[in-house]
Amino acid sequence: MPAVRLRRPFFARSVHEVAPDLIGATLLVDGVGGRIVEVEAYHHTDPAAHSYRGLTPRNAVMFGPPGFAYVYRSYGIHWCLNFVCEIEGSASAVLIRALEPLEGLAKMRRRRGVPDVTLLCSGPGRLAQALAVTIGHNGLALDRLPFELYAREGEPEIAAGVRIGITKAADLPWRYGMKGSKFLSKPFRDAS
DNA sequence: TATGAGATCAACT
DNA sequence: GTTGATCTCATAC
Repeated sequence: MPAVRLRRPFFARSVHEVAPDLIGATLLVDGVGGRIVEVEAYHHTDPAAHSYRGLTPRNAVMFGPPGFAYVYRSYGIHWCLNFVCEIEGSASAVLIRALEPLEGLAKMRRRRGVPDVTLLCSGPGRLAQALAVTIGHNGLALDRLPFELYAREGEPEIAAGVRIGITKAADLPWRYGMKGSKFLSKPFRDAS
């Protein structure tokens, strides 16, 4: 288990620095989680971001200070987990899309109802279900329980590509992933 | 392998 | 009334 805990200054940087730096970091919620292998960056100047059109009750946390969790309901069904970045008011966040399950495998399997370890957390909705993330986590600080975030050890090979499941600004290469990981929601096409 | 429907909520037109 | 930062299951090729 990595020892260096990520604190709020880690998130007080550009989303485009924080997002790739999160690849390989360890995320636990109530002791359940694993290594982050895929994220996407969203900034309020980005038409695909929820904050693009201004503050609403749903996205209010995005307009607050960095280092907090923004959770929203997707397609009426799923929960999706984001980390707020930069400075208060910048309304930028990183969507956590996939992780490699390491801790609490039994709990994750029970919550997800599937035995296949590569299907536990490979996608934002699946990840939230496996970690039992709900609207109740919206606005919670990332450096306090139930969240635990630990810095990666070493430098993983990072792949970049276009984001998934969006129609606006779909060509921006703001998806980051761990090269070659089996736990990505979708493989990266472009090498480098 | 690939498309299609259904689930079901918040924000937008 | 429609759309979307999704996933699952069903049916077709």
